[in-house]
Amino acid sequence: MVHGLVNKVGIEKDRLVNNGLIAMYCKFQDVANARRVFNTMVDRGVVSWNTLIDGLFQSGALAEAFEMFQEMLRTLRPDIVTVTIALRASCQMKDTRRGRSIHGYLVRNGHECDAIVDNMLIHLYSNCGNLKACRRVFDQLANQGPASWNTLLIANFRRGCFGEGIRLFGLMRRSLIEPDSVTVVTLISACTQLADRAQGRLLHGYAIKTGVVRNNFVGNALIDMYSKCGGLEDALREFEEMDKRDVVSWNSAISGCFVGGNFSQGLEIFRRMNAEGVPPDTTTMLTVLPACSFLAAKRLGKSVHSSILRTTTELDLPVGNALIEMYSKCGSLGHSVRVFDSMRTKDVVTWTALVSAYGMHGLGKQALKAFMDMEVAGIPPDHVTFVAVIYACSHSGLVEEGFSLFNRMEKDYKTTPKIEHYACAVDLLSRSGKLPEAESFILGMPLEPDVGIWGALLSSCRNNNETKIAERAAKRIMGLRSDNTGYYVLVSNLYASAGKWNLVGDIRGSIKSRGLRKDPGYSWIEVGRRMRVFGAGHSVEGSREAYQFLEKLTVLMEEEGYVPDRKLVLHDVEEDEKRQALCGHSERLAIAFGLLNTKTGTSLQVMKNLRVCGDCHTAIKYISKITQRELLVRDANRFHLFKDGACSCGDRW
DNA sequence: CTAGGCAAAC
Repeated sequence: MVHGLVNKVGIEKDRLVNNGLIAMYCKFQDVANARRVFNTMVDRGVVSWNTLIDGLFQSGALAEAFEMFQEMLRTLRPDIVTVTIALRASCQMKDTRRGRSIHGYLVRNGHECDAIVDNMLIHLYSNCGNLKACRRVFDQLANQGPASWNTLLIANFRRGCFGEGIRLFGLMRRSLIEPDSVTVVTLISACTQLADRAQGRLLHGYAIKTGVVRNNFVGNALIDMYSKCGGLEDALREFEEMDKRDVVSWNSAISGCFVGGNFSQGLEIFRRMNAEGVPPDTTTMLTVLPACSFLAAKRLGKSVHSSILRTTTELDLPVGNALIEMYSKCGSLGHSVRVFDSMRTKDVVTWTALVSAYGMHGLGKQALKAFMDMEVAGIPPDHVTFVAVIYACSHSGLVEEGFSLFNRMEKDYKTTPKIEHYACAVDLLSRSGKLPEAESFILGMPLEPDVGIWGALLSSCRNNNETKIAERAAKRIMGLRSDNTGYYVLVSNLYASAGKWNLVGDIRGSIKSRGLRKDPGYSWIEVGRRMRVFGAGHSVEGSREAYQFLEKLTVLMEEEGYVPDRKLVLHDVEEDEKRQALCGHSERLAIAFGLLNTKTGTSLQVMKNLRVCGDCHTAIKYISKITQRELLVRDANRFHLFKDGACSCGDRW
């Protein structure tokens, strides 16, 4: 309308008016009209060129923009604004070549000194990791301000040169330049990376003394530093003391809780954030959704999903990917597929999430189909995709299909198998009972087998009563002296079932003497909008009733033919574990609790942090038959759907 | 009438 008015009034030849029109169209990303105005102009000035070139950059027409820039150089002398625009674009594209040539142009043409341009130059060389060039530019500056020092420090820290960074900070203090809030933030984040809480605390004191604590960047960096250096309490104190929390403060506090495993605390802060009306951003979603996945908190995940739908028009790619994973880990494969179908752009992560979703739910054929569809869609699989698809085959007994994929990784996909892929292959063979094949495969593999490899073999031996191979695997595991106690438990269970109690004792002693602790097993279930946790160290009201109910149930199960496998129950590594054995493994307690506290016929969903043991797997099959309930159990690897006495995993648990 | 630096969360 205004553009039309310009013509009507007869000022369409005015340079300033036309510059204004170009700027306006650029702001609306309407490059075509901006160009049209530019082309009709008879007396273009530097501003006209600058405005259009920047508009092209901002709308992503990079090649066109640089072309225009070259044309401008042939037409008239650029000013410092032109230089800034071109330099920023080169920085963003990490195009050092172009940046260098602009740098050279600046030197040759003797442009006025400009602190911001100087800083962009340091940043340019920092981007390509050229610390020497950074230092050279810095040393030649007419005046080194705080920002130049900061950029130089950051360049060093980003390259991991902490010693040099700290040395430079020493030089900065001896110069007359006072550190500012950016300096403090930079140093705090270096402490975070170095996990140096003591140094971070000193900087906290310094920030208070100089008053920069009130800067949100500083406060947020402190939250991050404390929570990642094992000081969640300090982190949350800082969070509570801030007077104007922004979305990053909230996100930092929430993720700070999650990294240490404090899920309920983190979710409580997320609830407060919503209650206070702070709009969550993409980062909030990418922090909360994985926590929902871990906890299988479907209700919360769904509410996050609906708030995403309410606030955004198009689903962000990483958020969509996180939603697929969330739904599959919450047991809602259907929702995963629906989110997948709704996504307009899909990347390798999207497809891998789908493959892994099918795999977790025991649908190997569907996982393979997704893998092939991915190829048709022109998205090449990566390392993670192969883990997902081979695991999917492994859990569905598709040995040949899985193995042929493993063999084709190198040949057809130019992806060199890593140790985790060899572990998948071992799992594939041994899970279907091909134990001698699995063992010779390990002995012939080109990489040094690690505990994961031998562990995959050993855990399958136990299911197949294959003691000879099991003992060899056990010896290897003990020889590798891993810090992961899960493997020692496997070995200990093997010796216990063979009655070799002295060896069991040895393992227990070695775990203790090395200061390791066994991961306690626990299970959880959501009943009546509340999560209940069962297992050592968790006492829940109602667990006594659950235990009593379980006893009655066991009688019925035995009438149906259930024979408890005492071997598997009674010889665990720690005392609390024995107690747990006596009152039933945590997943059984959680199921019993769910049965008691829900209406007849409703299906239950139970989560466990470790793998379900063989005896529980058998027991739950009986429970599903006797009570005529569908029991969906998520263990560390996958879902088991127990229904009328059978499990969806086909006993490849 | 045009442009711009260094810093925190996934």
